Amino acid sequence: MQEEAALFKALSDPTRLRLAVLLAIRGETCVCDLAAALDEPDYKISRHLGILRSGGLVEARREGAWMYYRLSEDRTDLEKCLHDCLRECLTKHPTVREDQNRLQDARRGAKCDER
Amino acid sequence: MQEEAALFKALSDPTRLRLAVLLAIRGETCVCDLAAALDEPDYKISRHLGILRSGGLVEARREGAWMYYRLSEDRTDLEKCLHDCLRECLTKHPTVREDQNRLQDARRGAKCDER
DNA sequence: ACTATATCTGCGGACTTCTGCAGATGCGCA
DNA sequence: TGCGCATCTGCAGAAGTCCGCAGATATAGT
Repeated sequence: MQEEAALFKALSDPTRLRLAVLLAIRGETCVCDLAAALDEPDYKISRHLGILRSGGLVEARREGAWMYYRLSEDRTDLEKCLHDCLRECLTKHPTVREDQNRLQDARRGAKCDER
Repeated sequence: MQEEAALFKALSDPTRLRLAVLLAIRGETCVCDLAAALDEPDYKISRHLGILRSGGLVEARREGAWMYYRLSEDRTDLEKCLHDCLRECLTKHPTVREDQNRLQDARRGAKCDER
């Protein structure tokens, strides 16, 4: 049960919840874009992504200087259920909308390619 | 977003998660039964129920010396989604099954009435 | 090799969480 | 009023969390 609780704990911080929802909406995204979206310092974003990662919720891929994070495939019913929570219940949250807008603006004239 | 994260935080402790699942399965249950189910001291159960309660996840009703706790009605999509997680993903967890068995045994010859 | 950008990490401090114990409170009954 | 049972709560210690800062590491380009 420890493991199941750990999943909830991973999502129990506002910063991590925002990150997880953004990744659920947008798919693979790099740290600098996420930092711009949340308007938080990059070391903070990096730290929280690390926590999500060690909890098995996200995976990372390096591409040059950039690290792209994405939600990992759900391997249990609970993970699937939680992903649904992110996608279906939280995407319309005002904070998430603001995060998306900031990200949108940041992406104009950004250096990290595509998506 | 703070509030949404708080819901996850409420469920981020193994003891609280077990309690929440049991309440999701059985409905209203008194503290002594829950303590027997989890095989934990009553003050610990009481404390965690208090935390779930102040997070709005459960409600309580006093009946004589006993306090009956139940999951509260879901008032947001997220709460509904999380309740589904409890009911659909966690009820078959081995730990929960053990909790249910212990509760079953404890209920034979119990003083707190019904259910 | 040197620089610039992107990302990560060690440290210290403030704060919160969880736990066990002991005692308080609430309720029903004699 | 006094007893017994169910439940709650104050306290203190151990452990964990979150943060900002400063510096480390990784990569690409010159």
